[in-house]
Amino acid sequence: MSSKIQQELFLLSIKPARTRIAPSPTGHMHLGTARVALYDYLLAKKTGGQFILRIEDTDLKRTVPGAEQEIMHGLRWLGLNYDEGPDIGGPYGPYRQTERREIYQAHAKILVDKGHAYPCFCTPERLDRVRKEQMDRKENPHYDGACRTLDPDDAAKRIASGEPYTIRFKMPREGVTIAHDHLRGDITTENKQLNDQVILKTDGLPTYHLAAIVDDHEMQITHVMRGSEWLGTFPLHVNIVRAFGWEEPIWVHLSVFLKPSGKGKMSKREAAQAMKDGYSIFIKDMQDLGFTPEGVLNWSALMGWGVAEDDVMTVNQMVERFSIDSLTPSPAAINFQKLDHFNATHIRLLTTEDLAARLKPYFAREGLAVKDDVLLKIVPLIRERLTTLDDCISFGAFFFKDEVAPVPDDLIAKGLDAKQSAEIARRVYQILAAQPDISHERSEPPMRAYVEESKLNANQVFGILRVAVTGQKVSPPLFESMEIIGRDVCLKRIQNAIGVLEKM
RNA sequence: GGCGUCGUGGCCAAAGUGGAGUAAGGCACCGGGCUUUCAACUCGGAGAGUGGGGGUUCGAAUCCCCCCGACGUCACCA
Repeated sequence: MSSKIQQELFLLSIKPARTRIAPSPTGHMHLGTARVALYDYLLAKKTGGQFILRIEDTDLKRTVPGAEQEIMHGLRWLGLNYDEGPDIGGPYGPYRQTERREIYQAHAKILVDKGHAYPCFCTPERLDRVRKEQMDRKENPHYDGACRTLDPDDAAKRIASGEPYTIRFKMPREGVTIAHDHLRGDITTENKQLNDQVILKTDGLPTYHLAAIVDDHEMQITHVMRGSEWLGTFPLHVNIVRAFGWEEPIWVHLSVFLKPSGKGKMSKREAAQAMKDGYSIFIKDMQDLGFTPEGVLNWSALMGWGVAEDDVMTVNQMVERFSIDSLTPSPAAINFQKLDHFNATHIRLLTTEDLAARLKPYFAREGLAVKDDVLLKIVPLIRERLTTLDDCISFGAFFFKDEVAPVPDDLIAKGLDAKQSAEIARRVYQILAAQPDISHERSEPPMRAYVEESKLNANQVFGILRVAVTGQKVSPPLFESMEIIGRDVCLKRIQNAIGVLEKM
């Protein structure tokens, strides 16, 4: 059998994957969330399955208003559209954990009935005290199991009397737990290292440990991709799944992102510094900073996913090539220069019409009224000069301004003085004024001829003209730009430049 | 501190179950070309012997042991 046929058969045997991104609405949507969502999306699309958004809002104290909206906007901006979620529903809803309270309570009861969990009446104060004592004795802080052996009838009475309680998971005390991670293999933990964690809080809401496990099962999630910060509680989660007698999903613990230096995670300080440099780790900022979803996605995809070659990919190409086997478990330092690279590359891949449409809001933000026909003409001129979309301002704002105000010194050509430069500007004006129109085919030859006869170099002549017409030293190609600006405006701007030079 | 994960040039990374050849490729960097500026494009260059040390083997980035470092985690947070 040829390997090709084998591959086909293999593909046919793949079951559609159901994946989920399960952020908690506690702050700004982070780059790391976006990357996990991307991988989730890629796997779901590749296998013909579903990608789901689930909001993990069981910590009422930390939930921040608007965070959920930010996540949904972020996902949509990136183009990572989910098939099921809080705002669009789906067959396994609700998709917001605070709306699933009864489900968790029922499941906590199942665990208690099966002897895998127990009510705990310890107060936070007692817990603190015990923890402190343990630390004083140089022991590892852990729950001492005071309520683990409570008589069930007594416990029932105390609950009935209204005493506050939590439900704790009863971890095995002996032996080891072997949990299997798809990227890291078997992870073995001695059970005595494990703790009886709270799975249902006094407020009746579950902790992550219960909620995520129950939901992943109820929602038929096949692959759980999450950050490696969950590795510590991985054995707990596996034990909970097994206590229910459920089949485990495929677990994939992804690497974390490190700050650019590679030393530690991004802190508030680094995030602020990045913002100063025109970068961000928050998705909501990306668009403002001029990044494209294509660029951000391609960039983040490659931090933790090893593709051998052709690393510039659209999402569809990523879907084709994606495999959880080629994910890497090691932490990756964020490299914003590479973001620039991918962003610029994807900008160049956009059609003229598409790019024009994306640029418009940035001009508008600057208060510039853009005309669509003009915009369509300048896009080919500035396209390969853009790293971020908002660069269109520095390269193209002068097209839409009534007047430009060159820095006087910039009007003086290299090696010449103001007087000489003014003389050149006057000649340039004459030459251009003599042309019936200012198309670049029309204006360039006589200008070249002038450079030739004047014994000046092209940089000097064109430099003066460039600064006069565009108001800046760096610009898109001169003659093409002048053509778009138009004869009258160009002449007026040159005239103005002559005036400036003569006053120097 | 306990436990866990990770460790290939500055950064991201490739090298099916140890084996062809100078350990791919990309970003960044340096130099040439093109050129009206800046880019883009193009050609070329430098940079690691795979955290360190021991093994096993004819042969190790791939297997074993020890050490080191970084990161994560030890909540009624996720």
